[in-house]
Amino acid sequence: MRRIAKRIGISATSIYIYFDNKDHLVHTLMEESLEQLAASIEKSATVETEPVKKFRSIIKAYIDFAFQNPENYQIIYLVQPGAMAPFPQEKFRKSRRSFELLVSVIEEGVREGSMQAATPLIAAYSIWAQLHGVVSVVLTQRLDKRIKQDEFIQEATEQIIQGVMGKTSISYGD
Amino acid sequence: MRRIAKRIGISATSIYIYFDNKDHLVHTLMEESLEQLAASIEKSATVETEPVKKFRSIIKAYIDFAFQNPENYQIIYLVQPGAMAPFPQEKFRKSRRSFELLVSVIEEGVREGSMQAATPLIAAYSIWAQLHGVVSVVLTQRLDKRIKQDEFIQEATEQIIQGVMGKTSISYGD
Amino acid sequence: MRRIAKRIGISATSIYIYFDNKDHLVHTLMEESLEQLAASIEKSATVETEPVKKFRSIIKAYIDFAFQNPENYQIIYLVQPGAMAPFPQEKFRKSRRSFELLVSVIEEGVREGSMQAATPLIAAYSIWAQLHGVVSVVLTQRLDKRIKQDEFIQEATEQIIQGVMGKTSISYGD
Amino acid sequence: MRRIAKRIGISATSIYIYFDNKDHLVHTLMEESLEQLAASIEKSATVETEPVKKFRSIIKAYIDFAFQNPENYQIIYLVQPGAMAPFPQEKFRKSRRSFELLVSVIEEGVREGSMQAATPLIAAYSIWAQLHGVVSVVLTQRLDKRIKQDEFIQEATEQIIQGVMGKTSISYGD
DNA sequence: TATGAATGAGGTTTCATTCAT
DNA sequence: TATGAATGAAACCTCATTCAT
Repeated sequence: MRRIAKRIGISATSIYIYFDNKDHLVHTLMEESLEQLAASIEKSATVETEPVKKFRSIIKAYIDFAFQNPENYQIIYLVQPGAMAPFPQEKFRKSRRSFELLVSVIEEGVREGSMQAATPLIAAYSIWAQLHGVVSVVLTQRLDKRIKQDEFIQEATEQIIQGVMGKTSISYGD
Repeated sequence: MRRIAKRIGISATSIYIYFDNKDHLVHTLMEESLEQLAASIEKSATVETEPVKKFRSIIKAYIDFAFQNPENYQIIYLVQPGAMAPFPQEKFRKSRRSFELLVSVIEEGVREGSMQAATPLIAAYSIWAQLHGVVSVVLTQRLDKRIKQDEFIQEATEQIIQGVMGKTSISYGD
Repeated sequence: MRRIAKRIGISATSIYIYFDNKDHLVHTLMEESLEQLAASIEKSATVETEPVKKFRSIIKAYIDFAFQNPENYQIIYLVQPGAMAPFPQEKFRKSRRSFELLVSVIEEGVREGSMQAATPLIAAYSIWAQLHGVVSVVLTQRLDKRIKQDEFIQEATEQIIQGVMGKTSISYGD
Repeated sequence: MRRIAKRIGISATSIYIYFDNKDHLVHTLMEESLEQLAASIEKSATVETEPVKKFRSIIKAYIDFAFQNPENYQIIYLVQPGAMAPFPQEKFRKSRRSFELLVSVIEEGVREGSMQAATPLIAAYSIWAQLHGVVSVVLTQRLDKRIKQDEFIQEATEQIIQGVMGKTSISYGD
């Protein structure tokens, strides 16, 4: 709290004018960040119509959000659960909406034969988990110094995409 | 420290007989865990000779280690960096050895045409990042309750493998 | 301060328009309450002329004030001394006036033989202390649940009165 | 906490070695004090056999305890309830034992005709409340400076005793 | 080797009070 | 007159660490 306060140039006490306590503060930040991420994803999905392109677009939106707003991303996913009151489930609802988007895109892709997935819901969660892995490895600076961040993200993303594309050929165009 | 001490049935003070401070303790635990993980991976790689099977074997070893030793896994990868002195780079060396194993398996796979990877080193890091994503999503209990943990891990693993297998057909055998 | 302000529907800041600080506020409230109590007692004493009845009347006034204005009573007597600047002695003057009334009633009672008191001043203080004890035990909710508040007050009051009535018979008239 | 710690010459932190929190500390002090008070009263009651003398003895024990251990007394009765977790009812049990003693003494007194009380239980509570009033007025320094503390206590005590002695003559012997 | 006692630094939070408007 | 924003001091409490034995 004191550190946060100092960072934004106010006294630690002043935080309590706007937030009841630390949990409330963090939850609010989480909520806002989640909303931004969701908005970013949903917007990206409206641009394209073709499932595969839509899919790529969503993935790009996720990755871009993470690296353009690293602090927001960390608040959402890198706050140790258990160190605070659990984030109210219902507030995840909004993020779930954008998640269902990913599920439906995969369903479409499977239907038209461009994608492979035994269970779209699980596939979507898996995609998300993999993306999270890629992002968090970079953000927590666990990446080998020999590797350029951009190249890593580029190739990793393609691998993740390729994971649901089955026998189709890869198109490296972005 | 007190909690750790109580858990292993000694006094908090006694920890300082064996470790200089908390960082030292955690680093040691990290080192040990890392060594176990590496050993587990290396052992798994000796069983198989064919690249793809070796690859699967390594991935299975990683996943198995994570879920059979969740505390060790968390010590390695889920300790907030910045909350403590950085883990000495040189101690990662040992883990790198098992990492190079993964790189060379991918290189072999690419050479024999069973795998696709622009840069095996990056591909290996990407694989690792994705695996980490899958593991951490489960360990931090962020998985949707509708999804069975085992199914998720199974499908996600296949997706990750498929990500480097290109046009080859998937073999769901485990 | 914030709580007080909210209770009366103004901002905490506004209190400082009327009062220098918390001590000033509390002292003012004490003064007002003290005045009310004094007024209540003095008024009660004018109704009767006979010492014993006057005496009873004063005691009843004290008790009634306490239970009809518990917050005022608490402000006067239950504010932890030492937690604030001492209440200026001179402001007790007004309350002393009504106190002297009690003293003189006892003097009268002693003179006419209906009361017993080695030193009327001390007897008066003692009466007051006992009444305070009875009131504060009830207000701080230390009374046994088996005992009805009204009965307790009734009997305790009679006991206190009886304490200065010596060999005279008790008249339970109220 | 800091003040308490400084007073006994240890750091504030050290208190938490022996007590879970402030409530625990205060409750423990209350319990000990209550026990002392109870012991003191019970011991005093064993000396005498005659009800009136026993009665006087108990009252003296209460008063003596209060002024010989003012801090213990204050912990028991002058700690603002509501400022902390309520003192566990069951711990009052011990104090109640010594309270029942007072009740039974009054019952005896009433039986042999030396005392008057409509309801011994209530009379006992009333006695206690009055004693508490006398003690707290002195301890909170609300006594008029013209009055000597000892005389006040002496006369007040007699008044309280007289309150249950009805038509009997007063014996000023102590 | 082992530990109970002790502590300083720092954590979150409350409170009376002030400042700027 | 009135207030929202802000704050320093201090409250209770936790934690990693040290001291004395």
